[in-house]
Amino acid sequence: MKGRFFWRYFRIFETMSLILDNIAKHISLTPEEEQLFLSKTETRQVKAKTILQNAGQVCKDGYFVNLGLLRSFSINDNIVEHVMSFACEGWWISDMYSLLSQKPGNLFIEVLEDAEIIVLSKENQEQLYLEIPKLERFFRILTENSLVANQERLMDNLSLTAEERYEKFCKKYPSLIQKLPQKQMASYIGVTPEFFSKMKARMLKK
Amino acid sequence: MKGRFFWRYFRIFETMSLILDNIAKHISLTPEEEQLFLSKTETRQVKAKTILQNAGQVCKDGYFVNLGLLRSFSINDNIVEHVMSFACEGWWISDMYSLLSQKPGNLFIEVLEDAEIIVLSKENQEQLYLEIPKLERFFRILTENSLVANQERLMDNLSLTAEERYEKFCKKYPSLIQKLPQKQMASYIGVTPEFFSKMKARMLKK
DNA sequence: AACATTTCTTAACCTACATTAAGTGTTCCA
DNA sequence: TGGAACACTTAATGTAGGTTAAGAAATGTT
Repeated sequence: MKGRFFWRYFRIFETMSLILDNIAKHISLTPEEEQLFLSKTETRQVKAKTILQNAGQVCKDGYFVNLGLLRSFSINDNIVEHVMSFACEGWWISDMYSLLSQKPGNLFIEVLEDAEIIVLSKENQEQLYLEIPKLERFFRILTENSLVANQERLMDNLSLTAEERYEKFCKKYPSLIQKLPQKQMASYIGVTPEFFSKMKARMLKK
Repeated sequence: MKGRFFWRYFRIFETMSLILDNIAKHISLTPEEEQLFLSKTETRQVKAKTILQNAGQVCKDGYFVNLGLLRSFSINDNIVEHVMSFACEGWWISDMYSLLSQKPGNLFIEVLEDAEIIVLSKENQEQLYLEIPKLERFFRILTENSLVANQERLMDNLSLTAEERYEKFCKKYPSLIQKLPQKQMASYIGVTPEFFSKMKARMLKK
C-alpha cells in the first residue's frame, strides 16, 4: 500500500512540470510566476466515464491533461454524438464557446481513460491575465494553433473523402489510434461506426 | 475631378476609425498608442478580382476590411474551390496557418467587391506586440472568437443538412446574402452550385 | 465463471448530394 | 453594342455514405 502512495505522489511530482514545460515552449516565466500559476490551478484524478461538463450548463473551467484521455462532443436530436476534440497528455480541452461567453454550452466533456487533469477556472485565468500579462501571449498562441488546426479540419471535411480523412488522422495522431475505440474515431472523422467498419475492411483488401 | 479626391479622402478619414473602434471594443489604447498602431499599418484600395494572396506562397500580411468584400478559399485538385471565409466591413482576414508558421499556405485571398483594406504585416504585428503588450489581449480575443465560430461551423457541417446550414448562414450573415453570388455561398456551406440551385427551388415551394 | 453491456462487423436497402451535360440569363468590357 | 465570359437552372444518372437490423467479439461487473 505504501508503494501505491509513493507512485501516486511521484507521478504528480513528475507530471507537475508538464504544464510548465508546455508554457515554457512559448513564453518564459520566473520561478515565482510559475508558482503563482500553479497555485491558481487544481490537480484532479478522474475516472473513465466521468462527465466533467454537461451540455446546457455554463462552462467554468479549462482542463489540461497530464495523463489519460478526454473528449468533447455534442449530441444531435438526443441521438447522434459528434466528437469535437480529443485531449491526451499535454493537451488542453474545454468548451471554448461556453467558457468565453459564459452562456450554456453545447458540448459534453467526458473522461475516456482514467486521467489526471489540471483544472484552471475561468475566474483564475482572468486573474492570471492581470497578474502575469505574459500569459495573454501564451493563450493567444495556444488559441491560434487551435484555430489553424480547426480550419484545416474544416477544409478536410469539405474536400476529402472519409478514407482520406482517416488516413490523415492516423498520420497526425498515431498515439491516439491505439487508445481510441473505433466509434470515437468514426465520429471524429464524421461517419457512422457501420460505415467506418466497412471502410476499414475495404482498405485492408488493398 | 476634385470631387472625387474629396470623397476619397473623406472616406479614408471616416473609415480610419473603424479599426480603432474595433480595437476599443476589447481593450483601451491611449491616443498615442492608437497613432502608433495606425503608423504600422497601410491603407490600400483594391479592385474586385485582385488576388491578394496566392496558395503556395508565404503569407506576410493580415487584412482588415474597411469597405468592400473579400474571401479566402483553397483549390482542390486544381478544380474545386472551397471558401474558408468571407470578410466584409469590420472583419479581419488572412491565411492564419501561413501567417503564423511562415510556411507556404493553401489559401487564396481574393477581392470580391472593390475594397478598402488596412494591411498589417506580420513583422509590424510582432513589433506592436512588444510596443503595446495590450494588443496581445486584443488579438487573443479576436482569435478566440474566430475559433468558436469555426468550431460551430465544423459541427454544423457534421450534423446539419445543406438546407439547415444555408438557413443558419442566412440568419447569421444577412448582409452577405445580398452581396454574394450564389456559387460563393454554395461553396461556403459545402455543396455544388448545381445542388444549391436545386435546393433553393425546393425551399421556395414550401 | 457467467451475465450484461458495449463494441464491432456484415449485409440489404436508402438518400443526400455529386457529376455531367445542355440550355438560359447576365454582366462586362472592347 | 455585341459577343465572350460568367452565373444560374434543370434534369438524368451515379455514388459516398446513412439506416436498419441482426449476430459476433470483446469488455466489464458480480
